[in-house]
Amino acid sequence: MDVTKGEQTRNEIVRKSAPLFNQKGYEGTSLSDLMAATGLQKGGIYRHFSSKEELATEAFDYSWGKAVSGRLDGVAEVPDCVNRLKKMIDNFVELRAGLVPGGCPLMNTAVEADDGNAALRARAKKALQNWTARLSKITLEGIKKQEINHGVDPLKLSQLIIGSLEGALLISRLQKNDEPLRAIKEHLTDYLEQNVRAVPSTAGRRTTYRR
Amino acid sequence: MDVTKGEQTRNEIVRKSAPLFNQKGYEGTSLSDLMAATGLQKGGIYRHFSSKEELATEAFDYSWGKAVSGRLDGVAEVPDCVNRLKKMIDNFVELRAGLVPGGCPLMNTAVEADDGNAALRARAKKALQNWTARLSKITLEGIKKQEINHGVDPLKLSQLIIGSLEGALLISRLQKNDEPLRAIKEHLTDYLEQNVRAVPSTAGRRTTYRR
DNA sequence: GCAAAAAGAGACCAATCGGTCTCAAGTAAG
DNA sequence: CTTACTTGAGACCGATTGGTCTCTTTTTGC
Repeated sequence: MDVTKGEQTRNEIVRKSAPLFNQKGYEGTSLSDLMAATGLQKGGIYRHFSSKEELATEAFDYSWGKAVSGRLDGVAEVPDCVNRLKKMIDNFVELRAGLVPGGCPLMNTAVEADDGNAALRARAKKALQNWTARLSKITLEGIKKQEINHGVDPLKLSQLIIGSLEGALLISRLQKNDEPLRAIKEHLTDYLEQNVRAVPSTAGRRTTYRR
Repeated sequence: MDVTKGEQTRNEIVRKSAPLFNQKGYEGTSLSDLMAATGLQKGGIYRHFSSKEELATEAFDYSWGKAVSGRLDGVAEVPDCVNRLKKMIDNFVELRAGLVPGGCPLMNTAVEADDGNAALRARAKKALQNWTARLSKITLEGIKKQEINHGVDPLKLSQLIIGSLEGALLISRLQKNDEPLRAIKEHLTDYLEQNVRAVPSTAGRRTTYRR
């Protein structure tokens, strides 16, 4: 056999506990919750993880991986860099549900762990860096290919997009209403077209909105 | 005596426990934490509150009240409506620290309670509605006074501002770096000036960015 | 199919959880 | 000053917390 029974079980534990942690948080998820979700007893869980914290960090990585892959879906196929950014925004807004129950793992973990669990906080920070780097890379490529205005700061633009999306998601979730998410998509799309996309003509570059 | 000893103690309990709940969350704050923070024993606390939940909701209201009053600081004095919105944005970005330890109570409570405690969730929802209504009112006044483009949707604009600020705060807190907050302030300011403020000339209205 | 190793059940643990209740001390009104 | 009422201390409660350990069962390599 290729993958041993133990590894298999371990993966299943992560898979089944990830939604719990994402919905109820690290503190809010108890061992009994995990036992119920996995169908295992304590011994079965602790055989594979040395602590609840270890399981929680792996569960976060799992959830985040799912979120990222969902948001990247079909992105690589888009040739134009501005459109690629727009595709990622679109994915975030449209795939929001269905991915991991409980909303964005990054937001959930960042908020809970910000004044608490250091290991989880570090994980969230790394996830954000990863997410930022991905967007920055696209922007940088766009600048090189002259599809994106070279006055654009890739890091700033990435943070603007991520922050706006996360904030809109917060509001949408609290109000159980998608409108804020759709509105931010429109807002960001307009911004990308008007202030990020390189003007094809010979005209000068802009670093701010035009009048 | 005007205010009885009991009321006084009750207020002190709320005041001293509010930062705890905001930093560590509802689940993350234990009775022992509250006892340590207030200097009271269980009996002293439960004399004034029927449950931890009741205390937590009042603590949230207290924290939120402080946050709102900080963000409204000096706003009423600004005559121009666009500038008034800008002042609120500025307050959010600048007063961010110093107000309530642990970041924005609305975000913290919304994230933790979203899949959990219904009473807290309702409180957060109400807080958001209140916050949105305040911004919308300013925008509406601006439209009436012809300082703001009448194509602007007050609710959408409010949600755009709140979402963008909260998202930027999330990132800033996770990275321990104010730059995303400053960047969103600039972004929103530009947007307000370019697409929200009414053009003084006789030119037509815009509902999107200009080219 | 057998022996060795891996995996999981579940009893058990001390500590802590939120919450109750009694009673002593403190406050307030006459 | 005294009496009635309010306030708070803290012992106590059962339930649950995260975690350990032993022993049986299952999987694994030969």
